Amino acid sequence: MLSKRQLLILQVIIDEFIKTAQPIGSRAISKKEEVTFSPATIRNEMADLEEMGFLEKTHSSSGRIPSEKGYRFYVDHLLNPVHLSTEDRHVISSVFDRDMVEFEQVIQNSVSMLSDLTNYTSIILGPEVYETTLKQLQIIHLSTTTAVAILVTSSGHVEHRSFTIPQAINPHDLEKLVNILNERLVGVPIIHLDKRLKQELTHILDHYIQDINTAFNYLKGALLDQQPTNIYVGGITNMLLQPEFNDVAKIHSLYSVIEKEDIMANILRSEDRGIHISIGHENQMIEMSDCSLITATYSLKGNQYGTIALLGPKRMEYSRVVALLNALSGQMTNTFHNW
Amino acid sequence: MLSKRQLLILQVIIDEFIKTAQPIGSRAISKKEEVTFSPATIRNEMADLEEMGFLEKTHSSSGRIPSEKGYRFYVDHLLNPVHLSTEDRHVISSVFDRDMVEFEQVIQNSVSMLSDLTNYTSIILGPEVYETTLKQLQIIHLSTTTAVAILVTSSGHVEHRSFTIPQAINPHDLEKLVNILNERLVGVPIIHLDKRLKQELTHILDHYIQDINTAFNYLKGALLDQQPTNIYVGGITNMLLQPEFNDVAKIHSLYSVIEKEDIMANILRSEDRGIHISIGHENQMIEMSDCSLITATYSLKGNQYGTIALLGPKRMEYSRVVALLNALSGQMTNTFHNW
DNA sequence: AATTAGCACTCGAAAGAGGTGAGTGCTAAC
DNA sequence: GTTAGCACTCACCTCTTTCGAGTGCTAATT
Repeated sequence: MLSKRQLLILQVIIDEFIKTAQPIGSRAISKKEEVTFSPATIRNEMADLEEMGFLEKTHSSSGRIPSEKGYRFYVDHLLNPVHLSTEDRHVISSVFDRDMVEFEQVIQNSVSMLSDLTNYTSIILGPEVYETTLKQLQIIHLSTTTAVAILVTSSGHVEHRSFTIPQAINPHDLEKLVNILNERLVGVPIIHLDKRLKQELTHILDHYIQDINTAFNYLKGALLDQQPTNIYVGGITNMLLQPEFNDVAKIHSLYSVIEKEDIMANILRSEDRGIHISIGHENQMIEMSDCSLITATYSLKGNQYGTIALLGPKRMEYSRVVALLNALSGQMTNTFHNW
Repeated sequence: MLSKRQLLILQVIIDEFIKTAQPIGSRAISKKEEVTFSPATIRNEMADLEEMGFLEKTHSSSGRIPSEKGYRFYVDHLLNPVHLSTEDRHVISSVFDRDMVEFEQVIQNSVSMLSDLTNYTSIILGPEVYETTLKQLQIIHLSTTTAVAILVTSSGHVEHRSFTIPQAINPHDLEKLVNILNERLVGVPIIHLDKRLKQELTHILDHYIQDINTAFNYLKGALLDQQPTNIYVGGITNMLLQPEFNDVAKIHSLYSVIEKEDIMANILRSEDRGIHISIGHENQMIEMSDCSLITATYSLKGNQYGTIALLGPKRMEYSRVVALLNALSGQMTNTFHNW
């Protein structure tokens, strides 16, 4: 168990290191006004804290920096729930005061606001579509041989894809097919669409369509093949401002992960509801082991939810970020529920 | 006027520097088999070339590196039109052999192919929409108070936006309005849509709609307000691999420009048809003064055209890049014309 | 018994010194 | 006109030295 004094010292060290990114020495700590004891005492305590694994030295005679265990303890026990500064709150509400009517607009604005506010990289994962249903299926002919298929979901998401109509398919048949599908598939959850599409098609096979398989494959290809990348990233270059990343090799390996949307989406998706913090090697990707990732979830109507996250150095402003994410996720949830 | 020998030396230096990024000395040049004269002679010629501004030294006793004027001369006069290597040609055609039916698909594939092939950053600007016309306008109701407006262009582009239907507007009126607009506006070029929309609306004002202005503003907001970002970037992290950019400050200032889509779009848009090369300070943005930008245009049916570009260090593989861009722009043009 | 002053010690960072080698410019010989 | 020869330059490397901020330990103080 840590003594009260040890807690105080740990807190001061981490707070200070978050600000300066420099190892903290005993003298610097003793100058803090909330600290009443001498450097020598602090040195003893620091030695103990290091032995327990909460602190590290960069070299044998340097000041201390927090270890990952130290950060973990800090976020678990020392994070007094700081209230948002009025400026922060102001910025957030000014964004949400605007009349935003589109989902992507909210996300985009939130992403850039978050990264501007924090100087970290912000990542937002759109909601999972479990409960979204098909609203309308539509084919619009562009010419005799090309058309664009449009799929609208109950959440207002629009997916589209143009394709060439193969010779084997009679355009008229295609239209009939779409009509029938609309009749039967509207209201079906998107994730079941694939299965239902096949069902319905075999059902009505004989009646209308000559070459059902070709038509099906085309429709399917047009509508369901491409996994929509549901992820929004802002302030990637902010990482370049952090002193821990002024090494091109580090930046490169980090960027190569952030760039991979499917990987990032998976990471964010795997987090629980509420706030979650991954510090250094707690992250799934080794490339992110110099970073911390803080995630929060927002929700839409009908139990759908998405994730907002901030990626920064391990030395993040945890309390402020947590407060920001809380506020933002609240605002987003609010906005979406009012639609 | 440059002597034949000077031309040869200049060429060798630039070719070599492009490969190695190291200053080239007289001894190294004399070892090239096409060079028959001694280091001393070469030193004299190099001194002349430097005096004329084609070469530079990094310090008083270093080898020479090309100046921007040197590069300019090189691309203007020394670029023997190298044919594409069979591998390069193979990669390009393998991408275009796939059946690509959607515009964005072609662009996306091209962008990533270009950056993979060259290790530079590739940027593609979608075509200007001068001659694209409205194919269909559509409103799909999601609930009693929300709807998504969809606009399909003759080129297969789909623009969409969800919005809340304000109380002031009778949903039925909205539908009528859309029907009428469809009747009258299909075939109108997108860039005139704004004007024509207003015209038509005032025209039919009395007959159908009660609160025309609100409806108009909503429709306009839904469809025309947001400028679609028409720009695709690939391989940004490739810049990190170039030795001239292993300085975080440089990377940061460069990335901050590339990130601004509107700026990049403007730069690309301003280039002429055909191949164009901007070297170092010839670039519009000072942040890009360590870079060269090579642009080429591709065309769609009906005089629309777009731009493909590669951004790399000044020390780019000009001849290969020009050949690549030529081939790619040809392939793209071809593909689009066949649709 | 806990705290603190004092002091020797450690180590990185910065600054300086010397050596090396790849390069140059110039001059004189070919 | 070309080239060999040579003195010179300068970045880069390595090796020292110095400096200071920090430590750990011991002994004195409270």
